[in-house]
Amino acid sequence: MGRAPCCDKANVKKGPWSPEEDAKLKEYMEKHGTGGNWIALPQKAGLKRCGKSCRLRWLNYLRPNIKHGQFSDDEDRIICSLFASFGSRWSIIAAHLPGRTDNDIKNYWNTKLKKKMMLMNPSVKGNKPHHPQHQQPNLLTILQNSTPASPLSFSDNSNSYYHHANVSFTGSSNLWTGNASASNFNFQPQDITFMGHIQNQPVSMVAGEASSCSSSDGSCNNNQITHIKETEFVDGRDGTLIQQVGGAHNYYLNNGLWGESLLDYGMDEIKQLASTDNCSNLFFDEKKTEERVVYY
DNA sequence: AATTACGACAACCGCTCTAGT
DNA sequence: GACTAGAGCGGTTGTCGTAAT
Repeated sequence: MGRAPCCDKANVKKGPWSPEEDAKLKEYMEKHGTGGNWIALPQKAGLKRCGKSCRLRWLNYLRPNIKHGQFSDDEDRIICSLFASFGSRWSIIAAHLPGRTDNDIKNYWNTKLKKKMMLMNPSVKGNKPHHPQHQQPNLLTILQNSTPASPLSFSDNSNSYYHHANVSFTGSSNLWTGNASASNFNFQPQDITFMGHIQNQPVSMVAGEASSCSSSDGSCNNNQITHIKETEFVDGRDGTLIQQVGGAHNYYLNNGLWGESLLDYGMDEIKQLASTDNCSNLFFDEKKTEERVVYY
């Protein structure tokens, strides 16, 4: 048995909204609001429209402070950055762009921005998130020619590589909107690929091409890297490696929790670490005991 | 001038999520 | 916990204007 339709399809008008309909909806909304019920609204407002249609029309076109027209370069950058992190989560992306709707951004991406990016990087395809498994090396190198804009800001514009020290993840986080806190990360702004929060500041982790890299033992493959510029991301959603840095500190995600491989810590040190405030909910990944992966 | 192709954007559809019962 | 209705979301389609042929 299918679900009952939200309205009587035979008796609702479809297609473009007329100025009269717009005026009716706007007037009603300004006087009464939705009343918490979009389905009942059209009848009350004297509109022969589906409630969902009214909602969409209001949210995407009629409500106050909607920005129409060209997207700025800054907005382009933000969309690209967020798309790289969130994929086609248009509502999340829209939340970062005041006055823009998810529909607007979606259309803009599909008609313009995607093509623009494909021109600059032919590996960019479809609406897959910039998930490690679908790595699109250089995806955001289109940002190279500009200084990073909010929300991706970096104070360190040097060529520093990653320095590990006192990396502490607190609480829980998830892959794309993590609230992990950490310190002593140095990034090159143009290498943005992964956005999270560090010390309450939105930042992005770094991924380069990872095509040539070295490890401490002199071997070289795509999973062994020395410098942050050469970070390799692989799938993190099932607890596998998302970031490997310097061979010693590998970061993992599992069910929204950050994990860190602590190869250069002894078990006692790890236990001690587990007892600190920074590591609530710490647990070992049993599948990765050989790597001593802990999740916070 | 007529037709076709294309781009931009509005709107729809169907699904999932969520809150209420 | 199961069920239901409504809200919200993302993918897709429809419509319209304009440029190209």
